[in-house]
Amino acid sequence: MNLLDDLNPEQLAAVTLPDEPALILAGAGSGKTRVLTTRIAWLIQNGRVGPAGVLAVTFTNKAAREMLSRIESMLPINPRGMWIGTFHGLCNRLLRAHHRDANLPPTFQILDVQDQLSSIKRLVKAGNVDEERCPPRDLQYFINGAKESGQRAAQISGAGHDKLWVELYAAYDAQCQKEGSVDFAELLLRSVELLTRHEALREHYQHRFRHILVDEFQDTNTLQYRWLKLLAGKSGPIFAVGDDDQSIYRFRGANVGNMADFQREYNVQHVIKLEQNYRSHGNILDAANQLIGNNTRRMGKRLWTDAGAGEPLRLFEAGSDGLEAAWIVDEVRDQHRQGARLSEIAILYRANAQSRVIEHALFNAGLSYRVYGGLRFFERAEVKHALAYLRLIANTDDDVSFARIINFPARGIGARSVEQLQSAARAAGSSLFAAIATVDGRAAASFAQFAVLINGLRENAPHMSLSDLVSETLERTGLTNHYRNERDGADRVENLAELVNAAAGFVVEADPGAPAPAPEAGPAEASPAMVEHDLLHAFLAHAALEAGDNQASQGQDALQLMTVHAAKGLEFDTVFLTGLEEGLFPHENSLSEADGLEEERRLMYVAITRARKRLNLSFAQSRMLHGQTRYGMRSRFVEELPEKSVKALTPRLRGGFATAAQGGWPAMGSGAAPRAEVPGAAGAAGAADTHGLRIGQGVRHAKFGDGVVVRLQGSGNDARAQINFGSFGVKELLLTVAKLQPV
DNA sequence: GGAGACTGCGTTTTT
DNA sequence: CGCAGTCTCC
Repeated sequence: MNLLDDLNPEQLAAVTLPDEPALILAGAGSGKTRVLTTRIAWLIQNGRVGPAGVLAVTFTNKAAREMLSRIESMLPINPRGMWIGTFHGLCNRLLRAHHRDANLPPTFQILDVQDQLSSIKRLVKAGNVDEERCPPRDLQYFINGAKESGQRAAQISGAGHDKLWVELYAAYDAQCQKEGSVDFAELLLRSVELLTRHEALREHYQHRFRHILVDEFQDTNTLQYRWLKLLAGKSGPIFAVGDDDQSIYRFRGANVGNMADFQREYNVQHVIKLEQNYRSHGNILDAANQLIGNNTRRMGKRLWTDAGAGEPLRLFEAGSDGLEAAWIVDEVRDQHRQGARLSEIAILYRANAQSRVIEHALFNAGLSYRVYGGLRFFERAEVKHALAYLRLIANTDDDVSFARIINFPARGIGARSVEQLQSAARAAGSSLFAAIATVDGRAAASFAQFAVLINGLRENAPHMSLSDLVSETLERTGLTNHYRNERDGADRVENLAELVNAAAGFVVEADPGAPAPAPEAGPAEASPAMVEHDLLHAFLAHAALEAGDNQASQGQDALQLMTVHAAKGLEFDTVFLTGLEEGLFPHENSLSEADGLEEERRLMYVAITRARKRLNLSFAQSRMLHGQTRYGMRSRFVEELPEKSVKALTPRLRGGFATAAQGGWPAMGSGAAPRAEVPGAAGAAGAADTHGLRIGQGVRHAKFGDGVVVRLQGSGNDARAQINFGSFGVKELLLTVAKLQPV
């Protein structure tokens, strides 16, 4: 079968573009991955490029794997010569190959978010910095933000309060350098600096990579785009695939502007729009199109389908979040009875906190479900402890790991002793591990014993298989025993056993990429801190870069619960989109940010376009959030859907509502919090003079439009009501004055 | 050193 | 409300 069979004209055009910079605007469900992979296969099949000349980059390991396996199925070649991976994975590869030029030890460790935070905490403590003035989390955010915009501490002009932060940024980098560790943003920045500085290397790769393909281009940040440009060179053929309407990661640095910049900087001649959707029925697409049409800054795109209109969207108004969940349970049961697989049904929500109520209802109904998001395998505490031991074995300079396990399992080394060790290390300019020999406090013996333990493992390590080394480490450090003796430790013991399995099954993919011009630096001296065990080093990098699955109870047919963000790129026959309330979706916090509402709308667009056949929308009059019951109005996004595509399952209890673009769902906690009555029950304060109003009732105000009664208090001339006017916020009105009409 | 009380906080998240 | 992180006391 020909590669190009069954492609539509636009897909075909994209796949067979000449070797020029190109931008593909690929709408949801338009066959984006297919175009990307077929493009690569076509280029190779037609001899336009060899596998080694291809670089394809994605954001997630999952997407990279998917791409690889699809290419494998299309071509009878071993795709290992290609550089296909995540930005971070490819940077890791680059830096390992050129560690000397990048000024890194050959076995540098990768810090994940937690590691980075504890590293920063250590730094802040050591520097006697007031943690109030400099919360480690904020500093972490600051450092990552700076790195992602390509700035080193020296390049930031820090004045006043910022000065301390900039200093700490510099100190953090120095600490990482000393310990031989690299955080996620550093992988990118270091690579960019390497390529910028090292002309021969840059030219080597620019010559090598004849085709650079980028997935989800709208999600790239400034630094990632710079990285691409360095590898591509002036005219390099970058094949960028993206969808500005699905840009939902601005909050973590993604810059949609890269699409326009790319178009301009490379004078892109070919912008191809993929607008035919192969996923959803017409009503669903109509809803998506109409909704996203409310955004102003778009590149412009309109999805269409050959499929029929299908069923209308269904809209359900629930009295409370609990009732919303109960409705979902009923609907799911119906569908299940009619033969739908649970795994083809997704329940989506804006924020993770919303899942609890739904989980509760599903659990009681005996419906199996799987929640995405949450701790993943390599992020679990017990696994991280085990990895910390392995990392210390691999490299005794790794202070992050040292600090994590020096007293875990407990071996009588308290905080004071560790502090002593830390100042000793600082004074000597050595690692914590090396400083052990210099301390003579009361914990000296414990420290020495720890050193013996680690050194013993280090001596044996080079002669052991990886899995033997892991299991030996787990036993000799007492880690497994520690959890065996813990009441609820069974799961953790199991995870540790799983780690041994993972080690046993770990094979390093040899790096076939012709690595680079000969380095000009002197001989690489292996630091005595490093243990020789290539597989171990590769395994540790793998663990950091690929955190593994969440709780994968795969194989079982289960409902899929996740945030809308997590659902991006996925599709389901049936989707329940829940919590469509002002303040929640769009989220109140987004309204104060520039472009915040539009990003929320894009998020809604992503949510809608996940559904193939059935899309159920729901919202609740009241919702328990942060321990308080909040009364919300239905989301403006519901109003933005085409009426003819939406079927309301519940009578409209309240009239239309205010559409002002400002305001939101102000925290009602300020002042008096409404009590948690069920809407429709009698008013709150016992003696309240209600003027015929009830909590949860809809009312209309001349100026503020429609709202919901949130609280009633006082009586006589002092009778007041708090009313949530959606985008106008919550107002407290005197009932003797305000002209309120029930609706 | 560790269990239990106490405080504060609470979008979205991959690598 | 539910949690994570900190503090206190044994």
